[in-house]
Amino acid sequence: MDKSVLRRGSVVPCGSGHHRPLSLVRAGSAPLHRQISDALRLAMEAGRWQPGDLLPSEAELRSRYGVSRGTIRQALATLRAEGAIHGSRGRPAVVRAPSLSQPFNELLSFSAWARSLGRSPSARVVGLEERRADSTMAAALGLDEGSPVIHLVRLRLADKEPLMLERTTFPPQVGSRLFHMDLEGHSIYESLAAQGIVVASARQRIDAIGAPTTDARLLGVASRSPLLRVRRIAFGPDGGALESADDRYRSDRVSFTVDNSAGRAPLVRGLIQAVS
Amino acid sequence: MDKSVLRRGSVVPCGSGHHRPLSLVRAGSAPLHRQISDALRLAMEAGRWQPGDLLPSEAELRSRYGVSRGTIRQALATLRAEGAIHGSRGRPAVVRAPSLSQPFNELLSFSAWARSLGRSPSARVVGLEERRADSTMAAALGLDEGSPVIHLVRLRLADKEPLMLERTTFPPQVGSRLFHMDLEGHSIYESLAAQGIVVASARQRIDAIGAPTTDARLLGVASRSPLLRVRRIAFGPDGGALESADDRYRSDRVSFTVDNSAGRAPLVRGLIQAVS
DNA sequence: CAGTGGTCTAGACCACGCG
DNA sequence: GCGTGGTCTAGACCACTGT
Repeated sequence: MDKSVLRRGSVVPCGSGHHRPLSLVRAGSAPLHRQISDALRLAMEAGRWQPGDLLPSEAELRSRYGVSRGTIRQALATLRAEGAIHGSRGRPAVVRAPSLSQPFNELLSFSAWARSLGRSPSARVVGLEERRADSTMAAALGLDEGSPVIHLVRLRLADKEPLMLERTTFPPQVGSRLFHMDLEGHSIYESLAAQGIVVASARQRIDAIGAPTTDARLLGVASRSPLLRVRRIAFGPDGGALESADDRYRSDRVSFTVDNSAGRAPLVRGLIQAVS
Repeated sequence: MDKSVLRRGSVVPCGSGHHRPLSLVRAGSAPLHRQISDALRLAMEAGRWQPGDLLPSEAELRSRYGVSRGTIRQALATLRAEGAIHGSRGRPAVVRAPSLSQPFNELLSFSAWARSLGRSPSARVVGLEERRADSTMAAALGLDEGSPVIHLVRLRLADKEPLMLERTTFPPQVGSRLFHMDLEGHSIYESLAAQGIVVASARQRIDAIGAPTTDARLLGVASRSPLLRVRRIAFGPDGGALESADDRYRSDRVSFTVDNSAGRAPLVRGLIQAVS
């Protein structure tokens, strides 16, 4: 067989070459290494391999899928980057406990997150107004001080239970679109995405604060209760800031989880400058 | 010299081959792809390439470093996984805005973290005792209920300022070593690493709580002040749990930061079950 | 020791972006 | 059409883990 028959459409020596084992296809679909990593991930999620089990050796996978070692290694590298497996030299890779991860979109969008948990997201608009950016906000969004910005405050609920109070500031080219949107029923992120505005990355800072009276009343907790605060700046594909957000969660109902597996940590601990 | 001489000691066709350009060495040191990714990362951090710049093409990097394309691609894959660059097909990779990240060790170890900020870490042991694992702890550490575990409580300080209260539970094979260690001066993680016990991964859950009276007194804050709580289970290379920790930070002094850049989010938002 | 994964090479075809 | 990165192959040496 020339695999080239299947894979490249080049010289076809004859018919009846054997086809690729298992269900790997080559018809303009996904790359082989991706098909393999998907298949392995599926098998792990289905429980065919339990945490702690050893994966088949690269040599066996190579022959099982009829591909070269490089392709197998690329598939395994994907799983390793996801934290699904975990290898060491001289020994087959180990299946790790299922790793948490959400699509990026579910982290940003309260609506998408709530729906993924089988709950009905909603929002109550507390305020929507145009403001002038102070120096902090201007720096965060990369605007000039005094530039007009749109400030939106919403209470976010899941199954009518208030979970989070959200204060978001948008630069004009994003925020101006809010006035034509359904802010209580639909996801802002989804509506913006439909208009070609997508978030490519975000930086989030997490700390805890005591609930101010206003926040406490809206969230239905006692004043000065601990709240989990997430301050976020979201960026578009070109690196421009799309929003600056201050989300405050009822800490008795919501928590955040981080998996650290690789050599570098996605979660970074930082010291806050003492006030002088 | 011929590369083969340096790298494999195999057949040497002739003398006067070219030597490897730049400062790549091969003497049992780091792998080539790692040397290259480190060099590129350093150049970006030093500002030699600004965010938005295009990296040299793979072909140029290949000839510049005198290695094969696979090695270059492996180096670039590392940077891509770190979020430092960002590529697309048909065009050289783009340098992205600098991303936060700490070595994994600095996230785990209070001592390493404080030193990286130029501060002097210290600890005050509040309690050290053997206990029996209750059902929750047994499940977390993968032990049987009632198994003996070692429970350590320490107040962690930087430059003598209390920042965090740490309650850690160890399984016996790890915890038994604590009784022979300097728990107030040296890093536990570093001491354990010297004995071959290394943390390969960890899962951390973050929320906010009001400071109980005891915690508040130790940390020097008002009772019921908001604290940032990080609960962590750390795993060894074989997937076995090495510790279960409950760290409570003064939220006026410490915060956590997460960068989300790729398609999947390292930070996951979770709902806490309502008490029935 | 044999077998494993980690690293590296040389060469190839393809899809995409740009001039 | 040309150069780019994305994918894939075949083969090699090395370091480590088990027996």
